[in-house]
Amino acid sequence: MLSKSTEYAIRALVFIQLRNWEQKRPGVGEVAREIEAPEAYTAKILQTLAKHKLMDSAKGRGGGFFFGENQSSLTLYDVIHVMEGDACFHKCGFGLKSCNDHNPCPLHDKYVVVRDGFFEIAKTETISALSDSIRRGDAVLNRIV
Amino acid sequence: MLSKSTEYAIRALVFIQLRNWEQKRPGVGEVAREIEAPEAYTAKILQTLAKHKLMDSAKGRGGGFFFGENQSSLTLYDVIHVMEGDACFHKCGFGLKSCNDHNPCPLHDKYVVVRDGFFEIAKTETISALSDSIRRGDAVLNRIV
DNA sequence: TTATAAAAGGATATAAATATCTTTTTATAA
DNA sequence: TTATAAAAAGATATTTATATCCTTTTATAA
Repeated sequence: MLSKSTEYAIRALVFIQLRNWEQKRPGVGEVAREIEAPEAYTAKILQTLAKHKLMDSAKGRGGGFFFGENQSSLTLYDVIHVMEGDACFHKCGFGLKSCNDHNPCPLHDKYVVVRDGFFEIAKTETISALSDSIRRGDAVLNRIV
Repeated sequence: MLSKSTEYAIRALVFIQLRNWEQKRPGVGEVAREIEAPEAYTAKILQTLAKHKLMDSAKGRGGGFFFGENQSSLTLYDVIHVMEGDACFHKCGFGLKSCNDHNPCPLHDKYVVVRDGFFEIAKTETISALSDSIRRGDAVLNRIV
């Protein structure tokens, strides 16, 4: 499973994208409220994402978070990689040692299929594609209470 | 990803099974050494597994850990469930809310395939099947240094 | 220019996961 | 029946992830 921080990051980026499409640059408070995460913690996560150039930020009045031109095809892989590294894409899923194609753990062959499937999703899906399916109403970002 | 504790648990159980087949009941020290985990921590994990009846233990001289008659078809799912619950089998993989077949997050359909694949492995694979493939030499438990 | 709004940065706090240590209970062999 | 070997139990420590708070920097509008 992805860490809570990574999940916040993904949800935050999707929300920022949605707002950007409405010509808005949301601030920390607005993002935190929308993704249902603590504000100060959200600030830290957004700071990390901006520092790694996954999206951009503007300080001062009228500032906020937004995507620049070259940040439009950000993949889930990029986000996961920045937030928690990529162990989930190469680690043995059951903690069994010596696990690779040449020297497989007893579950290797089956698990690799699952792990590669996850990798494929992460590499293929982009923040903007997710955002678009939400914008179109095909899916939702938040809990429907 | 599974927690470190869960990984230790799986490796420990496989090792115990292998030793049991040699008519031995390994103790904490032997298990810890084999799975390359801290001894005191290994003790706690084995205690948890025994308390939940995933395997059996004998105190006193000549004691150790072993599988009883009704514990032979222990699945990975059972181990994961006891060690960390089963969130990994039902949670949305990307932290997007409102995620189920009726009210899917944008990734739901793709991710469900991956998650169900993992569930299938966990429900199907047993400690004794893993152990057997190691016994036969088809796979290894430990790092080949 | 100054007041204000906003993110960045740094320091600290809390909770959860991982790890260790000591004492107690239990079983067996001598 | 006693000494010993072993797991169980309980208390504590350390580390990592999650979360909060305060100060600094930066940009803009008045």
